[in-house]
Amino acid sequence: MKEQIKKYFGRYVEFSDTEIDKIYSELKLRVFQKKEFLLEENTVCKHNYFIIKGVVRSYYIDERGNEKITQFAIDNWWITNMESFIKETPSTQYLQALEETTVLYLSKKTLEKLYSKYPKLERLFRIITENMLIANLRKSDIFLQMRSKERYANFAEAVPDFIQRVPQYMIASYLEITPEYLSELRRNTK
Amino acid sequence: MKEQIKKYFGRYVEFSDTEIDKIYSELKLRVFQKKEFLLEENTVCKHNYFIIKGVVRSYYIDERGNEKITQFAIDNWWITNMESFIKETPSTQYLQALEETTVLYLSKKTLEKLYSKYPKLERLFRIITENMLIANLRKSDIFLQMRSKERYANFAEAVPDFIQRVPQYMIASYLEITPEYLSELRRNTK
DNA sequence: CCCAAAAATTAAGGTATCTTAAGAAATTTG
DNA sequence: CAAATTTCTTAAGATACCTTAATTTTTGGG
Repeated sequence: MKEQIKKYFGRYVEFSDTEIDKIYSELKLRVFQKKEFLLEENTVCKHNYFIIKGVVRSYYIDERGNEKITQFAIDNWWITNMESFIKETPSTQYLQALEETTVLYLSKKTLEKLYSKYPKLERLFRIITENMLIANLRKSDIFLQMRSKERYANFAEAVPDFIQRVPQYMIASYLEITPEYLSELRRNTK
Repeated sequence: MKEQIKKYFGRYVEFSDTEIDKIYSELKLRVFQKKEFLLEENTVCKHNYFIIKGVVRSYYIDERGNEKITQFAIDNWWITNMESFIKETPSTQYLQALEETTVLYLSKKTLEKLYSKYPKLERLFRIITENMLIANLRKSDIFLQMRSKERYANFAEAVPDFIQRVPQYMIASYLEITPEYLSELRRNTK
């Protein structure tokens, strides 16, 4: 597990073994069962989670009672509710494991302590945040430019694993398509 | 102008006067005339711009030749094309001044040099990037949750200045509404 | 202050996508 | 392995929003 973290960190910033050891020792481990919540609505998101293995979804309940999925995350992704975690405000979203999911996690306090101790870690997170922002801007682009059919085709091609691991109605939710209409689109494509 | 920067930086991280002076001395100044481009499509975005005074829009041309505005920025905002600036890839978007606009700007190289010299600056940008990400996530939420009419109402309330300073068809573009339909919505509201 | 260009409006017809409701298929669980 | 639950599909009717095209209004440069 330490190896996985080391490899991941090393993709962006070089750390010495000692630094990795020190940082690693501050990470806590937890396993969430399928359907278990990492975060519930109306509570402050206390942690930033690094997924060692598993699938997590982020979603909220809209005014008509429907679940709207805003994000999926798998192995080697960080997941949290950014706004809640950063601003320490109650989250409007849930984080839920869709499979048995192993995570390493950090509290805000720990993270800030580590930032001050290891400027390299702050650099790592500056870079990770930039990448998240870029990914998010791209996602917006896709939603603004593409029709439902193309969004699905694009998603199916970009992350084929998800099509296997996640129920179709959840993918529909993420892609902002009703499950009925997605079903129709798939029928017309075949 | 240095005062404006100092005040802005100080909102997030405390810098000494000497630090501000040093950093400030690395910033370059430029005035863009109305309609002038800070960045054109297919070129690498070399700079990150801090707007001292003015309005800038970010947009791209879609496959049917229409301008699609993705962002507005005014006084005390940073603007760049994130993906192009960070990854040094050709931009798909334009940055254009909508009024005479005064900016202070930095190249990627200068910024990285300063990051290494002043970890506090890296912290500042880590925080700014987090805020940008949060703002972006919120924007996505708005677009996914709201109908055209509500998006306009929301925008008009959130940034009333823009309604005055920016032509309606540009606001329509930003809000992903055709100018014709926005016009209809406004008529039915009054 | 006039005229050209830019911006905003109006209206008619069209379409992508949603809603509702029901049934079929697949998966999970006792 | 049967029952219960979850997921997926089908189809008809509804609607938010778009497209096109023409007209009106506003703006800004000479």
